Amino acid sequence: MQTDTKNKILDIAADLLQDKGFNAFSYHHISSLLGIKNAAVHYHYPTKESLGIDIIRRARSNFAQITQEASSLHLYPWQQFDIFLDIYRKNLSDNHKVCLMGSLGAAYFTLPSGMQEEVKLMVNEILDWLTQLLESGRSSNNFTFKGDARSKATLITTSLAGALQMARITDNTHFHTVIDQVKADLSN
Amino acid sequence: MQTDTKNKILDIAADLLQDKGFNAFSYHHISSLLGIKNAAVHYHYPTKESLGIDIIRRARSNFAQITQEASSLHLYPWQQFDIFLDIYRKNLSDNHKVCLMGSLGAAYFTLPSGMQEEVKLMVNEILDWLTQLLESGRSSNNFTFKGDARSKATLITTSLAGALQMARITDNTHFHTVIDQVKADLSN
DNA sequence: GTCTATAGTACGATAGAC
DNA sequence: GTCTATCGTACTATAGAC
Repeated sequence: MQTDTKNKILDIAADLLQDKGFNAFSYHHISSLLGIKNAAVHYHYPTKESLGIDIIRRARSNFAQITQEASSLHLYPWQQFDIFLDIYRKNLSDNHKVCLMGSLGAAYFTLPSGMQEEVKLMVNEILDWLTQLLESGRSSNNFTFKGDARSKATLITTSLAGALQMARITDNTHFHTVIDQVKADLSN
Repeated sequence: MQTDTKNKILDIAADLLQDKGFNAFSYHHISSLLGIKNAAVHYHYPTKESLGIDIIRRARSNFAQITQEASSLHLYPWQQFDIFLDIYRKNLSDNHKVCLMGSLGAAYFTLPSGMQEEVKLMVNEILDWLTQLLESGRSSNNFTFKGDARSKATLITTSLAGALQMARITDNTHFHTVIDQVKADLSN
C-alpha cells in the first residue's frame, strides 16, 4: 500500500496533466496544492518521468478494474459501453479535463521514453477491450455496424478524445453531440 | 507583404507547435533553426502570444483560401471533402504533426487569452464550412447520413483530430482506418 | 533588422539537517 | 518524510550597440 502523500501527489498530478498538459505543470504546483515543499515531492517521485509513468500505470490499473468488474457482473453490451463512456463524461464534468490519450498524444514527442512506452500499452489495452466488446455485442445483435470491430473501436476512441478537446474550445454540447452520434451509429 | 524572416519564423513556429505543443518550444528553438539569435525573433514577435495568434490567423486564412478556391472551381462534394481530408493527411505525413485544434485544445487552459479567442474563431469556421458542405452534399444525394449536418461535422472533425494523436502513439494504420470509416459512414 | 548582454523568473533535481 | 538551501539550466523578454 502506498503512503497517503504519495497517493495525493498522484491525484493532483493526474489532474494537472489532464488540465494543462505534461509540459505545463511543475513539482511546485503539486507541492503548493498539498501544502508541502518541492523537495518532498521529489522524495516520492525522484524524476518527472517516474511520476508520469505512475500516473499512466494507475490509469491502466483503474481501467482494468472497471472493465473486469463490468465483465464479472455480466452486464449487457450497452451497459458496458455506457460505463466506458462514463470515463469521458467524468473528464468533461471535472473542469473540462481531456483524456490521457489526448493529453499525452499531443505532447508525445516531448515525453521521456519510459512514458511513451506506457502510453502505448494503455492505448492498446483500451482498443483491445473495446474491440472485443463491439465484436461480442454485434454477435448478440446488440450493436450494428459495418467493417471490423477494431476499426470501429479506433473511430470511437479518437472521436471521444477529440470531443473533449473541442468541448474546451467551443462548448459542452459538441461533446454530447459526439456521444449521441457514436451511440446512434452503433444502434439501428 | 511580410518580410522573409517573419514568414520563416511563422513556418518554423507552426511546425513546432504542431510537433511539441505550445509549452514545449521556445524562441531559442526558432532562432537556432533559422541561424539567427533569440532577440531577432522578438523583434518580429514581441511576445509568444503575438506569435501564437499569428500562427492561428494564418491557418484560418489558408483554410479560407482553400475552401473558397474549391468552391469557385465548382468541385463535387466528394472532391471538396477530399481536399479537407488532405489537410490531415499532410499533417500525418509531415512527421506526425497533430492538427491545430488538437494541439491547442490539449493546452487550452495554459494559452494566453488572445490565443484562446483565435482558436474559437478557427474551430467555428471549420465547423461552419464542413456543415454547409455536408448539408448541400446530402441535398444533392452525394452524401448519406442521419441527423443534422453540424453534428456530423463535429463527429468528423473530432475523429480526425484524435486520429492524428493516436497515430503517433500506435501507428499510421489507425489514422487511415479512421479516414476509411468516416468516408464509409458518408457513403451508402 | 540583427547583434551582445543581461534581467528576472521558473524549472528539475540534489545535498544535508531535522 | 519533510525541511532549507542551492546548483545548473532554460525560458520570456528587454536595453542598447551596430
